[in-house]
Amino acid sequence: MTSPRPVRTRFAPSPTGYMHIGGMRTAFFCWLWARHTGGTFILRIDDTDQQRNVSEALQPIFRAFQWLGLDWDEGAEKGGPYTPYYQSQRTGIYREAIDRLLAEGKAFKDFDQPDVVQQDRAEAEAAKRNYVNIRRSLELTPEKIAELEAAGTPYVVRLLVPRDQSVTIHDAVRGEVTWDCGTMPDPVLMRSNGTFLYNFASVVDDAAMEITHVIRAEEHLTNTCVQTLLFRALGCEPPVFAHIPFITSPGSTKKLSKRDLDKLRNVPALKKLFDRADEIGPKLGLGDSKTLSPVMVEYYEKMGYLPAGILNALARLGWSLDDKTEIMDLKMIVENFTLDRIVKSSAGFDGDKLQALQAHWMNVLPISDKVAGVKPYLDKVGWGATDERLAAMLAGIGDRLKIFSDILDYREFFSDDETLEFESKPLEKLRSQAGSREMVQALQSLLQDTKSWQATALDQLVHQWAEQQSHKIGQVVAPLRLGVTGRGSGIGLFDAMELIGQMSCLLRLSRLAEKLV
RNA sequence: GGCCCCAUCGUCUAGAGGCCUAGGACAUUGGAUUUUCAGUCCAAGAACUGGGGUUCGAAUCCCCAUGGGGUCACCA
Repeated sequence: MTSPRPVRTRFAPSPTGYMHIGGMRTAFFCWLWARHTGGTFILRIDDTDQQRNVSEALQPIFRAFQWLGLDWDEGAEKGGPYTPYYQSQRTGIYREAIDRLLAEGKAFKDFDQPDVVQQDRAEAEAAKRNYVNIRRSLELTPEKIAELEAAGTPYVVRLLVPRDQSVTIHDAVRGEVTWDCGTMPDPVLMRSNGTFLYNFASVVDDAAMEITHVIRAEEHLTNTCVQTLLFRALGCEPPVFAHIPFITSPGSTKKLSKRDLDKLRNVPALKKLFDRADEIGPKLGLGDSKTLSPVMVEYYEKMGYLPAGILNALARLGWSLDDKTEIMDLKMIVENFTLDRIVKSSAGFDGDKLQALQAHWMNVLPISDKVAGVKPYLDKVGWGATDERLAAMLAGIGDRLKIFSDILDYREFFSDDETLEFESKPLEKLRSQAGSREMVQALQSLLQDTKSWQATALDQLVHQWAEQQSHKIGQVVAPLRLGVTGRGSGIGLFDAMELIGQMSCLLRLSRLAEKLV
């Protein structure tokens, strides 16, 4: 059931002040389908009912698209042949459509006030009967209607649901879905204050903008019946619908929601992401996991993820290429993305898998890009280094750097020798071992005399010395590492020493020796 | 509750009647390698919700049950 028209997809967010990761996945699928088919991707803003500052609430949304590199061909901030792309600016178009439906008898003015409707509904419920509108206003004579209107009686406009019909759609992911219209209330199209409802505005816009494929989350599946009726009433062919599965919290089938942060943070597959935000968020002036949580796209940008990693993970949530391929760059995803390979069941958002994909893309990133990526984090905490030094550092860090902000774990390369702290655990361990002070001092004098301060030479020097003294290398390395880096683990020790430099290493070792009295 | 959707390892998924003693990835566990960590390599454990059909043959088709989810607004 593909349309012969060139593909046009749209994503229509409301100005909520942040971009939800699940919404981003929906947007991504819309974008992918447009790009795969050489079609057009449209960003429309559903701000029909907005009190707040729309422009401000939109910024994080635009930003998320920009960061991920998902561009739109028409829409907000960009314009296009179907302008305006803000629903709040399209009321004239909706008004016109309403008038047409009214004139053609496909919609009606309902003068039943909310309390009456509510009572009808309650009665139906009490009688265990399905509620449908009683349509009293349909019985009104034109004179009576004119009278009511002249008196300023409020009314809503409802679609006159053809109760003898049924609606069948061929959903691109779910297949055939059918509804019986006989049990369906007449949906409100226009409120008594003259504003329009989402279901209506959305259909009018999709029709006007010649959208060919509506790709959206499964929660809208039920809306599709009304919307299809609306397309028909408007005399338009409905687009192809594709209802994609929810993104859920892993292990549950509940929608991933910003409201359940407290529950989410205890989900094992998500815990690390939350913890990381709590750990480094404050250092970077980003707040903590309450304000910057993994359900927001912003989290990933601020924490230093790569668009390639996020996009790869998003693509695998409810879609797969085949039985083996996991690692895919954007080009490959675009080339292979089809609607028929979208999965029907909900997809749990697994932070571990995301992390693994991210680690892969970080690992294949050229050093120069890593240098650039890491710099903003260093700037924020006031740590500095030349590009050259950073490059050497990052080469040494290698695949330990999973996200850019991980650079903050390597304070040994930025810290003053005088203030470098020694981790208490390895320090205590060393204290408990006899002769560790002597060992540190011996190492200090060994390192004092060497002229070639370079990783391979140091490696050789220390190994030879250890052998001479019949120490096991591990016994030597542990205190040395603690002395120069202040930590019990880290990058290759001799690489670290080269980076830190002879003077600093010696100074740090003597500070450690003092602590081992 | 009505209507609608969904149902394979802990998680993401492959699977469109025989290639399935169900494949891959993440995670987990064990081993190897390494000065630590990370990584890499090897290995292990781990699933078709249940019951009826249809068929020579069913994870795959049909029905029922069960479970989960969505939706029933003058929200989007």
